[in-house]
Amino acid sequence: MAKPDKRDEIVRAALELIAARGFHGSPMAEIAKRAGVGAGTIYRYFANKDVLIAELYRELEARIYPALLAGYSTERPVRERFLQLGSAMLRYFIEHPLDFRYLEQFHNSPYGVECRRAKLFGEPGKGSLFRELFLDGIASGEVKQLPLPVLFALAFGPLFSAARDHILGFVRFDEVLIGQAIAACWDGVKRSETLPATED
Amino acid sequence: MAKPDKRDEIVRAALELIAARGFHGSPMAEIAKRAGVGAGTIYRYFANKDVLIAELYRELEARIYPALLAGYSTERPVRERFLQLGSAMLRYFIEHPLDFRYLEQFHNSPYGVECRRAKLFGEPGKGSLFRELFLDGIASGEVKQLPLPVLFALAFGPLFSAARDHILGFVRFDEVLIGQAIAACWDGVKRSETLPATED
DNA sequence: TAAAACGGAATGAACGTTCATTCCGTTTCG
DNA sequence: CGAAACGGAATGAACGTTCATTCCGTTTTA
Repeated sequence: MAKPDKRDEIVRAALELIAARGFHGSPMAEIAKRAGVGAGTIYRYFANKDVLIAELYRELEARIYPALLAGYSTERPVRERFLQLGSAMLRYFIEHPLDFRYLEQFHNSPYGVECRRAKLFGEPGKGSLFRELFLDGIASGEVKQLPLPVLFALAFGPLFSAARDHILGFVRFDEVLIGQAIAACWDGVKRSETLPATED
Repeated sequence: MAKPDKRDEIVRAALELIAARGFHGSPMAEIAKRAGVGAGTIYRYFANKDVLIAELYRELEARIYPALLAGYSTERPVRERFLQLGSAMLRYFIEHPLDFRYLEQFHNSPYGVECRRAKLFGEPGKGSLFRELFLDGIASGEVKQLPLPVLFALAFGPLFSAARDHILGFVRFDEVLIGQAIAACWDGVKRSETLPATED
């Protein structure tokens, strides 16, 4: 069932424009022009702008997920898994700046809040890769005993910040620097050797 | 002195509305209504909306800066300074959620980029507290030898992310957790394995 | 040829900004 | 001293623009 490629063109155009200028700097008319379709055509594929925005987010997630999972195995040690996932994520963002800029916009919109809540508290399965990883790490004593949101902040905060700085040209990440940065994130997350014993 | 308090009312109303609904969800007419002034009155104090937004940012910065510096001394060891500044910042954000939400909006706007560039590369002096701290730390071997933007990412990334999660109710920070979170940030920033000198 | 897809002008709502007018405290005049 | 004149702060209706969405005539498809 070959879906009409107009839809793809609309999605691509929306990604490009919104990544560059934000939701409010991307009128439907301009998305249509860039996609090479009429303004009304968009509404044959998406009920309204909000739906287009949400659907585009879902498509990006579906693209990123496989990139993260390439060569990933829950059998490996926690530290190794963390370094692999983190590096893959930072690498993906750096290689796909449009995707990253879009995700950033999205996360800072009202939608983003719901999305984050789902990531933190949602059912196991989808998107909970890091959650399982952290829970494993806490259980094995390799990761600090902190609330999940704090661990997420320690891991993703620097990651997003670093990706933004790279895309804005404030710093240039190569493979070496990616490794160093993710290793530093791990230093923040991992239980320090000198930590006094805590009762269980 | 005795500046007209209309200006203050406008600034307060703008902060409240924008923190809650973002720049685009805060029409001038509504800011005026909330401030108890006419729509036109705003333009007696601010040339246009952009100026209002920028000025409000500057006012917030001026409020936060003193809170960070309370009891701060460049004479103390790097680690101690980091923990103090970081804790003060996180504490301030948690105690002033409106300020934080506004800053977040601002940083994710085109303005924010210029602002960040200034923080990273600007002249010494204003706002470069953390930059000097990191440079000191690198020089003394206490902090990882990474590009400044990466160190900023490691320190501020988690901090902002944590503050957001607290405000959104995903986690509850108390003094203990603040200390643990900032200590974890330090773990990410501090040079790990090889210690050329030991400080207490 | 009938139906579905399409294009882009039309529509109406929402917004930032302007400006003719009102309001009010101060100064000047008789 | 009281009243009239003054001036700038304040006002909010009105304006022009921008935008998401709709509508309908045209083109493509089956």
